[in-house]
Amino acid sequence: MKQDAPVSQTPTVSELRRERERAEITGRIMDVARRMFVRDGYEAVTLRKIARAIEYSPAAIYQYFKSKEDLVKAISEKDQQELLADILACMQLTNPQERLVEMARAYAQWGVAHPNHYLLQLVPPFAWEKRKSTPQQQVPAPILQEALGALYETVKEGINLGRFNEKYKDPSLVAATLWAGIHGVIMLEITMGKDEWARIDNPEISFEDRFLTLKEVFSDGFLKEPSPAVKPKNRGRKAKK
Amino acid sequence: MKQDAPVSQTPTVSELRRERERAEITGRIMDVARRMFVRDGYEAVTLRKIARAIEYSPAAIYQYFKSKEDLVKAISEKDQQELLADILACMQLTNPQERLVEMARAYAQWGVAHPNHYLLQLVPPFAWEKRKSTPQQQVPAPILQEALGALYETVKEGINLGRFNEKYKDPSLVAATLWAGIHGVIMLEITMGKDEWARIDNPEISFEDRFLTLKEVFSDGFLKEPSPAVKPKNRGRKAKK
DNA sequence: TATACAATCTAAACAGCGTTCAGGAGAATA
DNA sequence: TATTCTCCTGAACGCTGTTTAGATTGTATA
Repeated sequence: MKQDAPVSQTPTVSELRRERERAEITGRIMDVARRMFVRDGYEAVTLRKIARAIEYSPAAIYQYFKSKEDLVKAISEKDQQELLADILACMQLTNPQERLVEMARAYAQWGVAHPNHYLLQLVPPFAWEKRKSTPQQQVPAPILQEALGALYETVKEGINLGRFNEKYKDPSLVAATLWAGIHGVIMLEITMGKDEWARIDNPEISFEDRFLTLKEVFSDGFLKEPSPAVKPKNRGRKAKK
Repeated sequence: MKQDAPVSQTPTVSELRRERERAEITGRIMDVARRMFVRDGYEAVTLRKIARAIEYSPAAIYQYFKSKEDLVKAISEKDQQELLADILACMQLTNPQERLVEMARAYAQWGVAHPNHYLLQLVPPFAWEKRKSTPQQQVPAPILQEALGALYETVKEGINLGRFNEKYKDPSLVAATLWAGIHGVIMLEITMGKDEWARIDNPEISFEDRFLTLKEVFSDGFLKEPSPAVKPKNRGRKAKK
């Protein structure tokens, strides 16, 4: 029976210690799992392997995470704080165009540096999440949503400042398209960056090349002709042999 | 003048029949599996379920496919012939720009119409293929490689005809970037097309909108200013203020 | 016709998976 | 001291892909 209400605030000294120990173990599980996950991919991460690594029984993990999916999600979300910080840092730039480029660069760099996390966040809802009978509405990672919001705000600002070609009026649509383009470059790099056939007949092509090409074409396509004074005469763009 | 060789080719009547029956069963397995796969996703396709559907024991399938992965690959490749046909059909168009647009459209339409196959082909090498100790070099789907080749040839032709902005000299790089952009739009639609949050603050945005926006910005960015005679009036607002 | 043969399918099992559950050890509380 | 609570384990459940031994069967050869 419940004897009294003080359940809410009694930070007993031992309660605090327990809470701290719990957080410690939770962190250790996540660290071990993350290392496996990043190195071997989603399929290879096994609760039994994790348990063996932390010298617990498999069942013990269920006291800290309610499922394997839950654990992986927790890892992924934690790591993405870093991405979000990079993106939000770009918001300090006053020039919207410049800000867009830097945001894209931060996003792309994080993506290729954390391919497994990137795939986990962007692809899985469809690909490897077990779909039960209820095709539940997908809840976005708050991080992703916030990053997307920053992109949207920047595009909106650019449009309001008249930097975009007049035919692009809807910041949502422009932001979504920009996102899609960068997403494509990242996905291609992640899933087949190692395959030389994807480079067609120029084995020298790098991720940076593709990113810069996309940046160039998006700039030229989306933005208004720059005021003549600003544009440098950078014609001799290097192309690979 | 050997009228019949000892063992090498004797298309016995019963041998022919067996071969035909074999192909028939192989086809039935693939059909059943495809239906499940398209409806429920990769994870939900179970050899036991397939076996139950064709009224065989699970082990029987191993006489026709050497593994589950093998079966799914066979299905995917077969279906992609259709995509390849659509893309190659575009090669009849003489105008390279127009051809690029139609190829992109065919590719995109196939992708959103066959999301599971699309993901299976583009994402899995990294995502759900079990990686053993040997990180084997990925062998591309011949179909994909051929489609990519067609794209490459078209871009090359366009560059040679002087249709592209001079700063884009490498057809491989241009083709890869075009591909990446379209890939991104498709992936976004497949993995989160149903999620309204991905539409940011305009719930009306459709896949077609994003595709057309990408087409527009790629045209404006990659292609040279069209020859004055061809271009309609649309360029009225060139001078900025 | 009888025999050897090859193909085909099945039942059973194996090792692995995520997950659940009854219970035990030990600390915190009463 | 007695009771409660938290943490952890061993064992099990039901599932997975895959392998193996054996039964069945229809064909080709002696």
